[in-house]
Amino acid sequence: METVIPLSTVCPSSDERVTLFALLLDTNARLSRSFAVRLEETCALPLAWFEVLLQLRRTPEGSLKMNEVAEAIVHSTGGTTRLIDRLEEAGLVQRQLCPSDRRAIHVAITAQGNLKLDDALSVHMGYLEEHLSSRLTCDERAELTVLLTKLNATR
Amino acid sequence: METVIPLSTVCPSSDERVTLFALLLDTNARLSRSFAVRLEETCALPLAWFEVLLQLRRTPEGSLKMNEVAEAIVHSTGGTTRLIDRLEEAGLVQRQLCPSDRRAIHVAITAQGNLKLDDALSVHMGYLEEHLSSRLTCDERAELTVLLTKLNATR
DNA sequence: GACAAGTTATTGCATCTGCAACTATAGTGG
DNA sequence: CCACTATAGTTGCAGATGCAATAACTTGTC
Repeated sequence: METVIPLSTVCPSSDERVTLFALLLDTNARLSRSFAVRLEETCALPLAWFEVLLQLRRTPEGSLKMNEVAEAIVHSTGGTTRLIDRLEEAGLVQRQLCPSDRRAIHVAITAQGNLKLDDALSVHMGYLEEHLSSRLTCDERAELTVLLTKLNATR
Repeated sequence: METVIPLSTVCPSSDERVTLFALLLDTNARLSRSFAVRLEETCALPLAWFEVLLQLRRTPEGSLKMNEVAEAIVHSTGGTTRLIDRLEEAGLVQRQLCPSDRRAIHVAITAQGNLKLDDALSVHMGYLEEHLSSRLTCDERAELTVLLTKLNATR
């Protein structure tokens, strides 16, 4: 229980939490942008495509329903429809009918998509070597993972 | 010096660093989206506008050049031009000629912009109370700030 | 079984953003 | 003073995304 007026009341724009939130936005923006540029240059793969392929590989079945993709990559369902359109057009994923629910669509990664993802992942590893491993120790990365996981908790 | 093949060679998609990078993207996407929704509902203020106003308040002079704004919020200069167009149209900022360099434009926050930002900051503090303070202790937030700062280092 | 309500994906439309080309101005070396 | 190069900002254009409306299907209730 605080009995004094916190600094934030005096100057919210320099409040410790406001600064942290801004730092999170900024760090994400810079890292994701610089990685997106590299991925585009080396693999001709948009970051959003990479995210989709990565999420698909992370599921045991290698496929997700449209709304699960949207949830996983934090897009609207409408946006996800067009995104998957483009990935399918490029032959990296495939829409499959769901036998148990005719409204649902399964999005499955194709062989070509797997190859592309392998490519992208090797680029990603190199990028992370440069931008993660060189800046944070292994322990620090573990600590950051714990903190972001807590922060990311849905409740 | 490692003498064994690291796990990442076997399965990059579950490499500790790949997971951390994905976690950073995900955490940022969820937090910024949910805050953007609240800001839009309560203040009718797009998140990008809030970012601009906050950056302007953080400078001693209350103004930045166009390219400094672009750098601060991680936008292209072209995108920043339109963004400032909209903010100026709404009366929240003002373009000012720079006496020493006739190419440059100073973007200054207006009185109305300051009021709007005060509004938004009070909403922001409430949001952070719910989503930051409830999930991370003060020490954890300080630790996260340190880690993100290291990660964000330009080099 | 039939209707109401909920769920899933898609589409029209509007908006936002980046890239590359362009204009205007500043700095530099002769 | 004159090129030449670099920098600041804007604009045309194309692409990506969200929202709301819609169509197709499922589930629950009577």
